[in-house]
Amino acid sequence: MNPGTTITVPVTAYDLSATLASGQVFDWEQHGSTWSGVVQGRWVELQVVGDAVVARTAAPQREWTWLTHFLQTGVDLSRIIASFPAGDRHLQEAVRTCRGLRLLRQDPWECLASFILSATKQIVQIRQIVRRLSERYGEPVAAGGDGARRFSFPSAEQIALLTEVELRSCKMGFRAPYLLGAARRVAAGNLDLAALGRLPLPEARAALLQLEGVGRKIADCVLLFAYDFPEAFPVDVWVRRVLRQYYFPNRHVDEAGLQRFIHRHFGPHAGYCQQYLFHHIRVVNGKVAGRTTTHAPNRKPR
DNA sequence: GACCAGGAAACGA
DNA sequence: TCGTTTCATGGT
Repeated sequence: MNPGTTITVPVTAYDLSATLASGQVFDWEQHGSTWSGVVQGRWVELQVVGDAVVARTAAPQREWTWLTHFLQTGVDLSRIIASFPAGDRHLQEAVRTCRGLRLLRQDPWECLASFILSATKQIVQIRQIVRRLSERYGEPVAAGGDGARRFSFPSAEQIALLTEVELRSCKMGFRAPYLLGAARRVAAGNLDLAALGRLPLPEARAALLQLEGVGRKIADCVLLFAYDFPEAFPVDVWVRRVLRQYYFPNRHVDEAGLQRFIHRHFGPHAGYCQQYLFHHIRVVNGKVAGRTTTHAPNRKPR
């Protein structure tokens, strides 16, 4: 058996399960306390041991910045949480529930494509679509251990060569033409994803919004999960629901008012606040393993 | 079997 | 400008 190589990355307060199961990424597998997935074409298995993340790859590695960048292990989480609005008891409750939850830094294309596929889909279904797409049209990746075959997420160039029918065979439905259109624009060089990171937030967002099938929510997911835009704040149905419930009980707020509140209230790391709120709701509703084990039905919180 | 999902676009008033 | 409908699919 090829032992590959391992590295131990010192980091405090890193909850791999919360992070990898919080709806940022969709193709990670848990077996016991370890998680495995593909980062930049490399299979990797992760485990938290004490105050460190231990990583094992199938192939020897010359350097590991591809992984530390993805995991954002250099980020001082306590400093970020200290920037959260102190008097916000809802957010503080979420911080207690989800301690160690982190934001990852994903590949922009994989992130954009994944969230184009996420529209009105449950996270379990997004996982299935992403998995099918990778298995059929991605590149096989040497994986360690369990003998399971893994595949990289297909590049924009790979997807741009496919047909809408082929994409629909991955069960993505009406999202197929959106994904195909985005892939073709990126592959043709009409949208430079690497350059977006050098723009101010509003301009980067505007560039993403030009894509068919990409609205404010999906654009903000990409800006937050794939770039250094910590104030991006994706508002999905669940987050909108709790924002109204927590901060505007029995009071009408339109979308613009909600956005103004978000910008004013949550501060420089609003995106982190959002991820804590989002994951907290999912834990409370039994969507994902957390400190409490509930089996709440699939209905909205009161 | 109804309801809904990490939405967005097209449509109608 | 704002509410409503449509889109495809499957988990619960």
